[in-house]
Amino acid sequence: MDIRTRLISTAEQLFDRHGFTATGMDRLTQAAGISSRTLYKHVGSKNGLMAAVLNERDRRFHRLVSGDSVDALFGALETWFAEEGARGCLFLRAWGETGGNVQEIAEAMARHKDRLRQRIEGIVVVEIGRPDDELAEAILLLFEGATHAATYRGGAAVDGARRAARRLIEGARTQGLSS
Amino acid sequence: MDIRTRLISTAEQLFDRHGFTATGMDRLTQAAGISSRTLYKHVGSKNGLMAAVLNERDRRFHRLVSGDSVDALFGALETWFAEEGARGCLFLRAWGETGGNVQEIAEAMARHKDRLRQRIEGIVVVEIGRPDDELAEAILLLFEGATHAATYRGGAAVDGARRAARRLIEGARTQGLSS
DNA sequence: GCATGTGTAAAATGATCGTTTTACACTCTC
DNA sequence: GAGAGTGTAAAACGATCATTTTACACATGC
Repeated sequence: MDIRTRLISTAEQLFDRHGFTATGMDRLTQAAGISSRTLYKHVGSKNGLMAAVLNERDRRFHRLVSGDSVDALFGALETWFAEEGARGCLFLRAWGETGGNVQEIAEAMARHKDRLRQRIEGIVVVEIGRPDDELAEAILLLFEGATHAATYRGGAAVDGARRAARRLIEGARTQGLSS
Repeated sequence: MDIRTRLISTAEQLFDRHGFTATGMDRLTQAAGISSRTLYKHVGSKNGLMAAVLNERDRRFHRLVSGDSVDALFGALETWFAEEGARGCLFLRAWGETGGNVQEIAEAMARHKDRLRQRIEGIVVVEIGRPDDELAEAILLLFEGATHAATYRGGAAVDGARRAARRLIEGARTQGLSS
């Protein structure tokens, strides 16, 4: 496995499990099996590593969430949590731990959330045949809610979000027919 | 103002704005205008301070969220964000930064989320005249979603959550009439 | 009038932080 | 076979971390 890939994926695990600030560079280099000199050659700084982790996670996330239905969307979330556990949105956590003051991290967060919103807008069009901002916003909120509520409610959160999304879609469909 | 109250409220602001781990004890004592000796006499440790902040925030939160309707619930959230800004759930953030390994913090988080769930179950009974676990779960998810999505979508997140909750309640009401 | 309690200021504790440096080994390629 | 590139190990950097200690000031109540 490529050295940079290994570094970023072990860093992602440690950051996710123990927090960003709480994870020191010694722990990172030791877990990745590389020297600190190599780490800094590759990512420049700890903030650079954090941003690289987030951008890689964003790619991975959108590879997984590639279906065209709400069932696929929340199914992907369920799979994600089953494999990696649920500890809240890593982008928001990074943003919060850095007080929103680190540009590369704030940008990675904003980019990720923009793409998520676009993904959901696409799903809405497939589900009800037309764009619907209010419905897309609701599904985004349910997705965000499930992501965080799953940390203390487990799989029930994802189930509940999927069911609520289905009901809202059903409502939007019949509303579209009657008007 | 009482010295302990002042300490906890300034600590809450600093933790919320800059993150828990990133906020050092020197900064805390300086901002609160007390010596480090006094701080440790009052809260024992940094983890103790974090737990005290969370428990005080929980009290304040439930004082604000005391209405009996979804409009009151999301109205309270709107007020909260307008006054203090939206940076995600401080309980989940504390839990995440400590890797879930600090007992007093994990307990404060669990207690807060339990109370929130009970609050919402009560609102559901008032709104539709009977308990409804699925509806309560959905509103909890919308609330959690709005709390976090407000960090990057602002007030639109709270609006969207309130509207979606209203639609789900309307659906549950007519369902109750037809069955 | 002397403990007791509660506060301050400031230094010291030892550990850990992110980052850089020094010195050295291996493998390519021209 | 010299030089460039990429890696390691390990020490050093100065700063900052959470916490404790020392020394002192000002109340309170018995």
